[in-house]
Amino acid sequence: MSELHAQSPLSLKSLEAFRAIIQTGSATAAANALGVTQPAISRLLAAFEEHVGFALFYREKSRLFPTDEALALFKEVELTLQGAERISLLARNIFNSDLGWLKIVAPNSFIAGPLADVVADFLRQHPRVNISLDTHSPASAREMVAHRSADCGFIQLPENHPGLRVEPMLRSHTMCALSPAHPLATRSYIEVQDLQGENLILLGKGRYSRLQIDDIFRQAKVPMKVKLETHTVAIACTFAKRNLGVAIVNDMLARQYADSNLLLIPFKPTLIYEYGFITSAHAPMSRLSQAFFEHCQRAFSDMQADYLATL
Amino acid sequence: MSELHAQSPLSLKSLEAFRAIIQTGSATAAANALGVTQPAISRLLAAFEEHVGFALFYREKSRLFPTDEALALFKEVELTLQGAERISLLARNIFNSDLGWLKIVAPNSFIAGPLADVVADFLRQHPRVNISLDTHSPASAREMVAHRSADCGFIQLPENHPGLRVEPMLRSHTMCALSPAHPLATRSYIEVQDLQGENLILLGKGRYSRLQIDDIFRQAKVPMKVKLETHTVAIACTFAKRNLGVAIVNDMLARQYADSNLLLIPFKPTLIYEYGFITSAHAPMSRLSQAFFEHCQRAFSDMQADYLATL
DNA sequence: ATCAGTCCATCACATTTTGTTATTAACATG
DNA sequence: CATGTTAATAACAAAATGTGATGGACTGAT
Repeated sequence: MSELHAQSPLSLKSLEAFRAIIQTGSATAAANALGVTQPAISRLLAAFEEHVGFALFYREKSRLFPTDEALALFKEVELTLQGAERISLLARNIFNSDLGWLKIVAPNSFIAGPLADVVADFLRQHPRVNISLDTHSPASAREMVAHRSADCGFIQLPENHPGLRVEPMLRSHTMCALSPAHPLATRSYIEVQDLQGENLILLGKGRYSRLQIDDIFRQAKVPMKVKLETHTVAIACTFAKRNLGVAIVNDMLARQYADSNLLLIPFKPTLIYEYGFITSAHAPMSRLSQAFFEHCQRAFSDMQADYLATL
Repeated sequence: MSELHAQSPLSLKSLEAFRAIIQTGSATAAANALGVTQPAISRLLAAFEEHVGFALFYREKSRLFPTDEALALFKEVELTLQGAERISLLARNIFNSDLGWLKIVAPNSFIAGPLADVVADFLRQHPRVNISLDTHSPASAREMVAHRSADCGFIQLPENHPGLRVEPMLRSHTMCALSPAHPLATRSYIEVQDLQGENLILLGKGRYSRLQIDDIFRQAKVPMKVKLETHTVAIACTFAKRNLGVAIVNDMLARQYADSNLLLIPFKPTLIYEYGFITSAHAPMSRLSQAFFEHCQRAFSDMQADYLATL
């Protein structure tokens, strides 16, 4: 029983050689199969025999014949080698971002609007990827992404949280959403002054974009008559459609609600909404986040081009 | 996607290093766990990262933090390493002959007699070994063992089949088995001449041992009155017990049937039955056959010593 | 019987992998 | 700011793995 102690370390190459010899029936054939020379196989086999502590083949007539012991080991060896191959395969899938779980946070309106198709496309292109897509307050979204409770997210710019890496993604203009029955419905654009005395439907109280709007009214010395305050574009549009007032909204987010009952008319002065893609600054993006990021860049840059063409 | 092509070959050591880093949380600890130095771990990890084509840890604050990708790979890696460990374990079991399937052929009476306890002991000592134990004609037993349809066997000597390796195992004397009611039952031994006119129960027609008996009668010029001819010791004894005649039997095989209704009395001249252990001469014994052979040598040599003591 | 061909083991040597020690840079802690 | 920890790297030693050359054992065809 002392032979067993002189255990030469096990190596994958020995296992591959062993398998190839069993499968091909000879060391020479195994060498060809593995793309090495026959002496290499002889030695790998010798190493494996030393590891297990007993002969795996008996040599007769200048041939190798597997012993019963070798055949008993063969199954196990094959399983292990297949395992090793699965590692490579899985690595390849991960490399191609074909596999994984991506947690994204984004504002509700952004998900319902421009992100929907982008995510759907991404899922189609990476069938084995799973995505969770949630909405949180901008504050918690920031934190979740920063300390990696979520992989990435979208947020309205500007954003300067120190723990976040921010990539601008999408810009769109501010529009007035109103019913065709509204007196301003015939305008080709609407200025701040035009909104004097009008019922306003506004959203995002406290958000940067809202502050900008407030600012513009203040500078133009136009008093704001905020009839309805809400937090989603969908709701703002719903009420505008019912002619409750003029909603001031992000063009990209509101477009899907425009129809014969809801017009979108440019607001002057031009006011930009910008969304950025955020990931944690503490760690490099995971491959999957990276793939999603690049997908979004392509998709949103196309979307942006289409958008500018409509202006 | 080109990075993937520069695939450095996968090695078990890389996988072990990777697992150890994940499990211990640092390269230094992994190095201790594996009994190597930290730079070795760093390099094995770098090699594995090169193999998979992407980073498995992000380096921050002089520490290693596994990426999501690394955690996704970890399971698979662990399975494979466990597979490798199973190979070594299985090899060890095979080495210790703790595992396997042993096909033995032996004459029925030999199985029922001396072999029974020996095999039972062997099975107790090697709980995961399976045995098949079959009886065939001596001719087919020889052939089966020679071309390895069976791993080993027992056969009456002499045996000189060129394809067989023969090891003498067990010798015993020839006895007369008879009922206590038989006139010869009081003898301390029985000679050929004493059997003149007696009803004989003989077995193994055509076998070497039978020829020897025939020979002895011929040389002594004692006519044989064969009342019953059969092929197992058990049957011969059954009839002797019923006082149908005197059975001439192998002591070792008949002992188990001796009781108050059946006496075993030495036959003169002394006539030896010898059994040998046979394996194929074309291949070395498998480890399991070897272990069984050695077990039999020990067991039968004890048995032989006990036997000689009773004479 | 001889000859060419095949197979495996072994030798001598080149290359690659894996290990070492020593050192450095980045960071944490008191 | 000194001190200790961590990981990466360089320079080198040892071991594993590769190569071609060669020889012995065997096969099969002359």
